Amino acid sequence: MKIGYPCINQSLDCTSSSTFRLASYSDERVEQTVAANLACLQEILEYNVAHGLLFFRISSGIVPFGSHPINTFPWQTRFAAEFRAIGDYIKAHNMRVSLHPDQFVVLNSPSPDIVQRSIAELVYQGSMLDLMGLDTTAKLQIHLGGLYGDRDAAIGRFVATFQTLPEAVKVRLVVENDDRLFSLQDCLRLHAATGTPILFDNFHHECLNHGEPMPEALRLAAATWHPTRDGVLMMDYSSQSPGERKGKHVSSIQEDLFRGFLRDLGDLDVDIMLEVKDKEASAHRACGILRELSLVPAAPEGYVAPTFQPAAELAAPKPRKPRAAKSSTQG
DNA sequence: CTGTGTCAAGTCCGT
DNA sequence: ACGGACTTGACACAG
Repeated sequence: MKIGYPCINQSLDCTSSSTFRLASYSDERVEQTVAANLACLQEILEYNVAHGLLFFRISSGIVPFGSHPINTFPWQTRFAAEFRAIGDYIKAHNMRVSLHPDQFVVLNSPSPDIVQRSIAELVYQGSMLDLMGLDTTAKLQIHLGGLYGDRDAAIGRFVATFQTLPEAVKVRLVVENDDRLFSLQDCLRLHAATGTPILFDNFHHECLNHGEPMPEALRLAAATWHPTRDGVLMMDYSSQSPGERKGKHVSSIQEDLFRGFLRDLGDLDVDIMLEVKDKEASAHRACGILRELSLVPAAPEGYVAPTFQPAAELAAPKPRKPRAAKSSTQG
């Protein structure tokens, strides 16, 4: 079992998703930004290894305008060595990674243009995993898409589009149950038609279900993952933010609920992505609970779990290191 | 330096 | 009709 968090590390003073405005596009800018993003990604992965966090969602924004026609910079060849080195590091430390293309990726849109842009984005994100040399247990996680007033037609369009996808995308694509439109049952229908594994989101399942108890839902989703080709079930874990809109993610993991979830899990092996605001802070706490229960190896000798400020103080903006000057007369 | 309006892209829902 | 939410804020200009 591996624990992870998405995209951003709040303890480090770098971001792997720096970008710039379309209006200020230049090849030079792409080159500089990708170099900085990959350096930061490597730094985050090293932090994760040092803290026993072996699951990570890589930011979709590593390459600015990665699927936009304006971007003709050959980043795939320019950064081939860097991508390969990151992939080697991931494999050497037995880590698992995923990407979550954003809401603009809608494979079942009635608009052919939107579908084509969506495919281009999947090709871009999948190609990063290919350049890293990772196998097909590294996944691209999307939602089923829009409903457009007709569930059967919406699922049917997804299936039809899926058949046209490049093989490299097909083998990495997984579909997540969402909290309003497409339930676990809908995803199971899609799986039956396409073979696409279901990335299970426990919180979305709580928001939208057909009465399946959590342990049963977990097993239904897990059965859609081919053990060697896909790896163990990937899932998103979160819970309701108390007193807020239904579906709002909690800001920090609630340990009693997480322990209860682990009981639902029983002996099922899964990799858990924590979808909470405070990122690695919660991941450390979740990992501590798993160590307690001997579900992950004990921490190395001398390891001291990071401590974090109380939640109230987390709201304050984090002081950031000033940017390095581009040039300086002081050398 | 800090504050803040805006940014490639889609869809649904609450107001 | 429009703003907010969604896996993740960050950029860039005004003051």
